[in-house]
Amino acid sequence: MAKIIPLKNGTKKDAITAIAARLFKEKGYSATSMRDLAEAIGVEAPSLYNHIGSKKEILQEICNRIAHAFITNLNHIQGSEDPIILKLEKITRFHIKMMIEDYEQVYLSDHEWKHLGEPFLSDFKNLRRNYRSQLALIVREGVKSLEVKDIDSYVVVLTILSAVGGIESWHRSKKTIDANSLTENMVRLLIEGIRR
Amino acid sequence: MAKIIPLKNGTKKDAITAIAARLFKEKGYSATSMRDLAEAIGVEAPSLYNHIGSKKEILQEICNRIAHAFITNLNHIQGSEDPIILKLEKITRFHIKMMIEDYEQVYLSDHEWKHLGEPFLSDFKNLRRNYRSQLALIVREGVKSLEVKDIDSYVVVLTILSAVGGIESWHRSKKTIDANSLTENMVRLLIEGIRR
DNA sequence: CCTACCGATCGGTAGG
DNA sequence: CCTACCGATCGGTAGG
Repeated sequence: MAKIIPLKNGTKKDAITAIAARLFKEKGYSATSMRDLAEAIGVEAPSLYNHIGSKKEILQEICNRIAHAFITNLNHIQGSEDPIILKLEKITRFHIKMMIEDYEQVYLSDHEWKHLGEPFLSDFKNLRRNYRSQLALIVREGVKSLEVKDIDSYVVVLTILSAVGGIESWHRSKKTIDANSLTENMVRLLIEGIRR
Repeated sequence: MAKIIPLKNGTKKDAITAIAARLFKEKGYSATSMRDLAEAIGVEAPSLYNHIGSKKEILQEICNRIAHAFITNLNHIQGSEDPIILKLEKITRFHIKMMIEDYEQVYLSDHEWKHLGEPFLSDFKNLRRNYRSQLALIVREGVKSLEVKDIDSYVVVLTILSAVGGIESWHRSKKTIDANSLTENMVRLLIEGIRR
Protein backbone atom coordinates (compact mmCIF):
# COMPACT_ATOMS: atom_id res chain seq x y z
CA MET A 1 0.00 0.00 0.00
CA ALA A 2 1.99 2.91 1.31
CA LYS A 3 5.07 2.54 -0.82
CA ILE A 4 8.11 4.49 0.22
CA ILE A 5 8.94 6.93 -2.53
CA PRO A 6 12.64 6.81 -3.37
CA LEU A 7 14.15 10.26 -2.93
CA LYS A 8 17.36 9.62 -4.78
CA ASN A 9 17.55 8.33 -8.30
CA GLY A 10 19.94 5.54 -7.39
CA THR A 11 18.87 1.94 -7.48
CA LYS A 12 17.26 0.20 -4.55
CA LYS A 13 20.51 -1.66 -4.13
CA ASP A 14 22.35 1.62 -3.64
CA ALA A 15 19.86 2.60 -0.97
CA ILE A 16 20.31 -0.73 0.79
CA THR A 17 24.08 -0.31 0.66
CA ALA A 18 23.93 3.19 2.11
CA ILE A 19 21.69 2.16 4.98
CA ALA A 20 23.73 -0.98 5.58
CA ALA A 21 26.87 1.14 5.79
CA ARG A 22 25.29 3.25 8.48
CA LEU A 23 24.21 0.22 10.52
CA PHE A 24 27.46 -1.68 10.04
CA LYS A 25 29.32 1.37 11.24
CA GLU A 26 27.12 1.96 14.27
CA LYS A 27 26.68 -1.61 15.47
CA GLY A 28 29.49 -3.43 13.71
CA TYR A 29 29.15 -5.74 10.71
CA SER A 30 28.67 -8.96 12.67
CA ALA A 31 26.28 -7.48 15.19
CA THR A 32 24.03 -6.12 12.45
CA SER A 33 21.47 -8.68 11.33
CA MET A 34 19.75 -8.74 7.99
CA ARG A 35 16.56 -8.26 9.97
CA ASP A 36 17.98 -5.03 11.44
CA LEU A 37 18.78 -3.89 7.93
CA ALA A 38 15.38 -4.89 6.58
CA GLU A 39 13.63 -3.02 9.36
CA ALA A 40 15.68 0.14 8.73
CA ILE A 41 14.64 -0.03 5.09
CA GLY A 42 11.02 -0.94 5.74
CA VAL A 43 10.76 -4.42 4.24
CA GLU A 44 10.91 -8.00 5.50
CA ALA A 45 14.34 -9.62 5.59
CA PRO A 46 13.86 -12.03 2.68
CA SER A 47 12.94 -9.15 0.39
CA LEU A 48 16.48 -7.83 0.62
CA TYR A 49 17.67 -10.81 -1.40
CA ASN A 50 15.89 -9.53 -4.47
CA HIS A 51 18.47 -6.75 -4.58
CA ILE A 52 21.59 -8.16 -3.01
CA GLY A 53 23.28 -11.53 -3.08
CA SER A 54 24.35 -11.81 0.51
CA LYS A 55 25.31 -9.84 3.59
CA LYS A 56 28.99 -10.28 2.80
CA GLU A 57 28.46 -8.91 -0.70
CA ILE A 58 27.39 -5.54 0.70
CA LEU A 59 30.63 -5.21 2.63
CA GLN A 60 32.64 -6.38 -0.34
CA GLU A 61 31.22 -3.77 -2.63
CA ILE A 62 31.78 -1.01 -0.09
CA CYS A 63 35.40 -1.97 0.57
CA ASN A 64 36.04 -2.35 -3.12
CA ARG A 65 34.64 1.01 -4.08
CA ILE A 66 36.50 2.86 -1.33
CA ALA A 67 39.80 1.13 -2.04
CA HIS A 68 39.56 2.01 -5.71
CA ALA A 69 38.64 5.62 -4.96
CA PHE A 70 41.89 6.03 -3.06
CA ILE A 71 43.92 4.20 -5.66
CA THR A 72 42.47 6.28 -8.48
CA ASN A 73 43.26 9.47 -6.62
CA LEU A 74 46.80 8.33 -5.91
CA ASN A 75 47.42 7.48 -9.55
CA HIS A 76 46.12 10.87 -10.57
CA ILE A 77 48.40 12.68 -8.13
CA GLN A 78 51.34 10.50 -9.05
CA GLY A 79 50.95 11.56 -12.68
CA SER A 80 51.28 15.24 -11.79
CA GLU A 81 54.41 17.40 -11.72
CA ASP A 82 53.76 18.66 -8.19
CA PRO A 83 56.62 18.88 -5.68
CA ILE A 84 56.64 15.84 -3.37
CA ILE A 85 55.47 17.74 -0.33
CA LEU A 86 52.48 19.05 -2.27
CA LYS A 87 51.66 15.54 -3.44
CA LEU A 88 51.63 14.39 0.16
CA GLU A 89 49.46 17.31 1.12
CA LYS A 90 47.00 16.56 -1.67
CA ILE A 91 46.81 12.91 -0.71
CA THR A 92 46.22 13.89 2.90
CA ARG A 93 43.51 16.32 1.85
CA PHE A 94 41.80 13.66 -0.22
CA HIS A 95 41.73 11.29 2.75
CA ILE A 96 40.30 14.01 4.94
CA LYS A 97 37.68 14.89 2.35
CA MET A 98 36.62 11.26 1.98
CA MET A 99 36.44 10.94 5.74
CA ILE A 100 34.24 14.00 5.96
CA GLU A 101 31.94 13.23 3.05
CA ASP A 102 31.75 9.46 2.94
CA TYR A 103 32.90 8.54 6.41
CA GLU A 104 30.61 5.58 7.03
CA GLN A 105 31.89 3.64 4.06
CA VAL A 106 35.49 4.71 4.61
CA TYR A 107 35.17 3.65 8.24
CA LEU A 108 34.01 0.20 7.17
CA SER A 109 36.85 -0.08 4.72
CA ASP A 110 39.23 0.86 7.53
CA HIS A 111 37.82 -1.25 10.35
CA GLU A 112 35.48 -3.97 9.17
CA TRP A 113 37.41 -5.37 6.22
CA LYS A 114 38.40 -8.37 8.33
CA HIS A 115 34.89 -9.73 7.82
CA LEU A 116 35.36 -9.93 4.07
CA GLY A 117 35.25 -13.44 2.69
CA GLU A 118 37.85 -14.89 0.41
CA PRO A 119 39.04 -14.20 -2.20
CA PHE A 120 38.04 -10.59 -1.57
CA LEU A 121 39.87 -10.48 1.73
CA SER A 122 43.22 -11.34 0.17
CA ASP A 123 42.63 -8.94 -2.71
CA PHE A 124 41.76 -6.15 -0.34
CA LYS A 125 44.81 -6.72 1.83
CA ASN A 126 46.99 -6.66 -1.25
CA LEU A 127 45.51 -3.39 -2.47
CA ARG A 128 45.99 -1.92 0.99
CA ARG A 129 49.58 -3.03 1.32
CA ASN A 130 50.33 -1.80 -2.17
CA TYR A 131 48.77 1.58 -1.52
CA ARG A 132 50.81 2.07 1.63
CA SER A 133 53.98 1.01 -0.14
CA GLN A 134 53.41 3.60 -2.82
CA LEU A 135 52.87 6.29 -0.22
CA ALA A 136 56.04 5.26 1.60
CA LEU A 137 57.91 5.50 -1.69
CA ILE A 138 56.72 9.07 -2.19
CA VAL A 139 57.84 9.94 1.33
CA ARG A 140 61.31 8.53 0.67
CA GLU A 141 61.50 10.55 -2.55
CA GLY A 142 60.68 13.60 -0.48
CA VAL A 143 63.37 12.78 2.04
CA LYS A 144 65.88 12.38 -0.78
CA SER A 145 64.89 15.69 -2.39
CA LEU A 146 65.19 17.35 1.03
CA GLU A 147 61.55 18.42 1.04
CA VAL A 148 60.67 16.06 3.86
CA LYS A 149 62.35 15.52 7.23
CA ASP A 150 64.33 12.35 7.59
CA ILE A 151 61.56 10.45 9.36
CA ASP A 152 60.99 6.76 8.69
CA SER A 153 58.64 6.51 5.73
CA TYR A 154 56.62 3.68 7.27
CA VAL A 155 55.95 5.82 10.33
CA VAL A 156 54.98 8.83 8.23
CA VAL A 157 52.44 6.81 6.26
CA LEU A 158 51.10 5.09 9.37
CA THR A 159 50.73 8.39 11.19
CA ILE A 160 49.01 10.24 8.37
CA LEU A 161 46.60 7.43 7.54
CA SER A 162 45.72 6.80 11.18
CA ALA A 163 45.24 10.47 11.91
CA VAL A 164 42.85 11.03 9.02
CA GLY A 165 41.03 7.82 9.93
CA GLY A 166 40.30 9.30 13.34
CA ILE A 167 38.11 11.94 11.71
CA GLU A 168 35.43 9.30 11.87
CA SER A 169 34.79 10.37 15.46
CA TRP A 170 34.47 14.01 14.46
CA HIS A 171 31.00 13.33 13.07
CA ARG A 172 29.82 12.86 16.65
CA SER A 173 31.26 16.23 17.74
CA LYS A 174 30.62 18.53 14.83
CA LYS A 175 29.72 21.44 17.07
CA THR A 176 33.36 21.59 18.21
CA ILE A 177 34.83 22.57 14.85
CA ASP A 178 33.62 22.92 11.29
CA ALA A 179 34.81 20.74 8.42
CA ASN A 180 37.02 23.39 6.87
CA SER A 181 38.86 24.29 10.09
CA LEU A 182 39.28 20.61 10.87
CA THR A 183 40.85 20.08 7.47
CA GLU A 184 43.22 23.05 7.61
CA ASN A 185 44.34 22.38 11.17
CA MET A 186 45.03 18.71 10.56
CA VAL A 187 46.84 19.33 7.28
CA ARG A 188 48.98 21.92 9.01
CA LEU A 189 49.89 19.63 11.90
CA LEU A 190 50.72 16.69 9.69
CA ILE A 191 52.43 18.43 6.78
CA GLU A 192 54.41 20.82 8.97
CA GLY A 193 55.31 17.79 11.05
CA ILE A 194 57.05 16.21 8.08
CA ARG A 195 58.20 19.25 6.07
CA ARG A 196 61.87 19.90 6.43
CA MET B 1 43.76 -36.30 32.81
CA ALA B 2 46.30 -34.23 30.95
CA LYS B 3 45.84 -30.94 32.74
CA ILE B 4 47.32 -27.89 31.12
CA ILE B 5 49.93 -26.48 33.45
CA PRO B 6 49.43 -22.74 33.88
CA LEU B 7 52.63 -20.99 32.86
CA LYS B 8 51.83 -17.66 34.44
CA ASN B 9 50.85 -17.20 38.03
CA GLY B 10 47.72 -15.24 37.17
CA THR B 11 44.27 -16.67 37.75
CA LYS B 12 42.48 -18.73 35.16
CA LYS B 13 40.22 -15.75 34.64
CA ASP B 14 43.23 -13.65 33.64
CA ALA B 15 44.23 -16.30 31.13
CA ILE B 16 40.71 -16.36 29.68
CA THR B 17 40.73 -12.58 29.40
CA ALA B 18 44.08 -12.53 27.63
CA ILE B 19 43.03 -15.15 25.10
CA ALA B 20 39.65 -13.50 24.65
CA ALA B 21 41.39 -10.21 23.92
CA ARG B 22 43.40 -11.86 21.17
CA LEU B 23 40.33 -13.43 19.60
CA PHE B 24 38.13 -10.35 19.96
CA LYS B 25 40.84 -8.32 18.28
CA GLU B 26 41.37 -10.77 15.42
CA LYS B 27 37.77 -11.68 14.64
CA GLY B 28 35.84 -8.89 16.32
CA TYR B 29 33.87 -9.15 19.54
CA SER B 30 30.55 -10.14 17.99
CA ALA B 31 32.04 -12.63 15.56
CA THR B 32 33.89 -14.44 18.34
CA SER B 33 31.72 -17.10 19.96
CA MET B 34 32.18 -18.46 23.45
CA ARG B 35 32.83 -21.78 21.73
CA ASP B 36 35.72 -20.21 19.81
CA LEU B 37 37.09 -18.93 23.08
CA ALA B 38 36.61 -22.26 24.85
CA GLU B 39 38.39 -24.09 22.07
CA ALA B 40 41.34 -21.70 22.17
CA ILE B 41 41.63 -22.35 25.88
CA GLY B 42 41.07 -26.07 25.67
CA VAL B 43 37.79 -26.55 27.54
CA GLU B 44 34.13 -26.89 26.65
CA ALA B 45 32.13 -23.67 26.40
CA PRO B 46 30.06 -24.09 29.59
CA SER B 47 33.22 -24.46 31.66
CA LEU B 48 34.11 -20.85 30.95
CA TYR B 49 31.24 -19.76 33.15
CA ASN B 50 32.98 -21.09 36.23
CA HIS B 51 35.45 -18.24 35.80
CA ILE B 52 33.58 -15.44 34.11
CA GLY B 53 30.06 -14.08 34.38
CA SER B 54 29.36 -13.44 30.73
CA LYS B 55 30.90 -12.59 27.40
CA LYS B 56 30.13 -8.93 27.88
CA GLU B 57 31.87 -8.96 31.25
CA ILE B 58 35.19 -9.82 29.62
CA LEU B 59 35.00 -6.79 27.36
CA GLN B 60 33.89 -4.60 30.23
CA GLU B 61 36.86 -5.50 32.36
CA ILE B 62 39.27 -4.95 29.50
CA CYS B 63 37.88 -1.54 28.61
CA ASN B 64 37.78 -0.54 32.24
CA ARG B 65 41.34 -1.51 32.97
CA ILE B 66 42.72 0.23 29.88
CA ALA B 67 40.71 3.38 30.46
CA HIS B 68 41.96 3.64 34.02
CA ALA B 69 45.55 2.99 32.99
CA PHE B 70 45.43 6.05 30.75
CA ILE B 71 43.65 8.16 33.33
CA THR B 72 46.12 7.23 36.04
CA ASN B 73 49.01 8.13 33.80
CA LEU B 74 47.43 11.44 32.88
CA ASN B 75 46.87 12.36 36.52
CA HIS B 76 50.45 11.51 37.29
CA ILE B 77 51.77 13.70 34.49
CA GLN B 78 49.38 16.48 35.34
CA GLY B 79 50.82 16.59 38.85
CA SER B 80 54.33 17.17 37.57
CA GLU B 81 56.14 20.46 36.98
CA ASP B 82 57.11 19.59 33.43
CA PRO B 83 56.76 22.17 30.64
CA ILE B 84 53.56 21.68 28.66
CA ILE B 85 55.28 20.37 25.59
CA LEU B 86 57.07 17.74 27.65
CA LYS B 87 53.79 16.71 29.24
CA LEU B 88 52.34 16.20 25.81
CA GLU B 89 55.37 14.23 24.74
CA LYS B 90 55.16 12.01 27.82
CA ILE B 91 51.48 11.36 27.27
CA THR B 92 52.17 10.50 23.63
CA ARG B 93 54.97 8.17 24.68
CA PHE B 94 52.71 6.43 27.17
CA HIS B 95 50.11 5.82 24.48
CA ILE B 96 52.74 4.44 22.15
CA LYS B 97 54.15 2.20 24.87
CA MET B 98 50.71 0.84 25.72
CA MET B 99 50.05 0.24 22.05
CA ILE B 100 53.31 -1.67 21.71
CA GLU B 101 53.07 -3.73 24.89
CA ASP B 102 49.36 -4.27 25.41
CA TYR B 103 47.99 -3.58 21.95
CA GLU B 104 45.26 -6.21 21.88
CA GLN B 105 43.47 -4.82 24.88
CA VAL B 106 44.10 -1.21 23.89
CA TYR B 107 42.74 -2.01 20.44
CA LEU B 108 39.55 -3.39 21.98
CA SER B 109 39.20 -0.35 24.17
CA ASP B 110 39.61 1.80 21.05
CA HIS B 111 37.40 -0.09 18.62
CA GLU B 112 35.06 -2.55 20.30
CA TRP B 113 33.77 -0.47 23.17
CA LYS B 114 30.49 -0.01 21.31
CA HIS B 115 29.57 -3.56 22.29
CA LEU B 116 29.67 -2.72 25.98
CA GLY B 117 26.33 -3.03 27.72
CA GLU B 118 24.83 -0.35 29.90
CA PRO B 119 25.64 1.14 32.30
CA PHE B 120 29.27 0.45 31.38
CA LEU B 121 28.86 1.94 27.93
CA SER B 122 27.80 5.32 29.25
CA ASP B 123 30.50 5.28 31.91
CA PHE B 124 33.13 4.45 29.35
CA LYS B 125 32.03 7.18 26.97
CA ASN B 126 32.15 9.67 29.81
CA LEU B 127 35.67 8.65 30.80
CA ARG B 128 36.72 8.89 27.20
CA ARG B 129 35.22 12.32 26.64
CA ASN B 130 36.67 13.55 29.89
CA TYR B 131 40.13 12.27 29.05
CA ARG B 132 40.11 14.00 25.70
CA SER B 133 38.88 17.22 27.25
CA GLN B 134 41.75 17.19 29.70
CA LEU B 135 44.22 16.64 26.90
CA ALA B 136 42.69 19.49 24.91
CA LEU B 137 43.04 21.72 27.96
CA ILE B 138 46.74 20.94 28.19
CA VAL B 139 47.14 21.76 24.50
CA ARG B 140 45.42 25.13 24.99
CA GLU B 141 47.70 25.86 27.94
CA GLY B 142 50.64 25.13 25.67
CA VAL B 143 49.30 27.46 23.00
CA LYS B 144 48.89 30.19 25.60
CA SER B 145 52.41 29.70 26.95
CA LEU B 146 53.71 29.82 23.36
CA GLU B 147 55.16 26.32 23.57
CA VAL B 148 52.65 24.92 21.11
CA LYS B 149 51.62 26.17 17.68
CA ASP B 150 48.23 27.77 17.46
CA ILE B 151 46.49 24.68 16.16
CA ASP B 152 42.96 23.83 17.26
CA SER B 153 43.25 21.77 20.44
CA TYR B 154 40.54 19.33 19.41
CA VAL B 155 42.43 18.55 16.21
CA VAL B 156 45.72 18.10 18.06
CA VAL B 157 44.18 15.60 20.46
CA LEU B 158 42.33 13.78 17.70
CA THR B 159 45.47 13.56 15.58
CA ILE B 160 47.75 12.32 18.35
CA LEU B 161 45.31 9.75 19.68
CA SER B 162 44.43 8.45 16.22
CA ALA B 163 48.07 8.25 15.17
CA VAL B 164 49.15 6.24 18.19
CA GLY B 165 46.08 4.02 17.80
CA GLY B 166 47.30 3.10 14.34
CA ILE B 167 50.29 1.35 15.87
CA GLU B 168 47.96 -1.58 16.24
CA SER B 169 48.75 -2.47 12.63
CA TRP B 170 52.49 -2.33 13.28
CA HIS B 171 52.31 -5.69 15.05
CA ARG B 172 51.67 -7.28 11.67
CA SER B 173 54.72 -5.63 10.09
CA LYS B 174 57.34 -5.73 12.80
CA LYS B 175 60.09 -6.55 10.36
CA THR B 176 59.75 -3.07 8.88
CA ILE B 177 60.89 -1.17 11.96
CA ASP B 178 61.69 -1.96 15.58
CA ALA B 179 59.69 -0.69 18.52
CA ASN B 180 62.20 1.92 19.58
CA SER B 181 62.58 3.48 16.12
CA LEU B 182 58.84 3.45 15.69
CA THR B 183 58.45 5.32 18.96
CA GLU B 184 61.12 7.94 18.30
CA ASN B 185 60.00 8.61 14.75
CA MET B 186 56.36 9.00 15.66
CA VAL B 187 57.08 11.19 18.67
CA ARG B 188 59.25 13.38 16.50
CA LEU B 189 56.61 13.75 13.78
CA LEU B 190 53.80 14.51 16.21
CA ILE B 191 55.62 16.67 18.75
CA GLU B 192 57.56 18.65 16.14
CA GLY B 193 54.28 19.03 14.32
CA ILE B 194 52.80 20.90 17.25
CA ARG B 195 55.85 22.55 18.83
CA ARG B 196 56.07 26.23 18.06
C1' DC C 1 7.18 -7.68 -2.23
C1' DC C 2 5.34 -11.31 1.25
C1' DT C 3 4.69 -15.72 4.51
C1' DA C 4 6.55 -19.81 5.98
C1' DC C 5 10.30 -22.05 7.17
C1' DC C 6 15.23 -24.27 7.11
C1' DG C 7 19.51 -25.93 9.56
C1' DA C 8 23.13 -23.81 12.09
C1' DT C 9 24.74 -21.42 15.75
C1' DC C 10 24.38 -18.25 19.46
C1' DG C 11 25.05 -17.13 24.87
C1' DG C 12 24.03 -19.35 28.69
C1' DT C 13 21.86 -22.83 32.42
C1' DA C 14 20.95 -27.30 34.92
C1' DG C 15 22.80 -30.77 37.10
C1' DG C 16 26.34 -33.68 38.42
C1' DC D 1 35.57 -29.73 34.63
C1' DC D 2 31.84 -32.28 31.74
C1' DT D 3 27.23 -33.71 29.05
C1' DA D 4 22.84 -32.44 27.82
C1' DC D 5 20.11 -29.06 26.54
C1' DC D 6 17.40 -24.38 26.38
C1' DG D 7 15.05 -20.54 23.73
C1' DA D 8 16.52 -17.03 20.64
C1' DT D 9 18.35 -15.59 16.64
C1' DC D 10 21.18 -16.01 12.66
C1' DG D 11 21.71 -15.81 7.11
C1' DG D 12 19.27 -17.43 3.66
C1' DT D 13 15.74 -20.31 0.54
C1' DA D 14 11.18 -21.91 -1.38
C1' DG D 15 7.33 -20.66 -3.37
C1' DG D 16 3.95 -17.60 -4.68
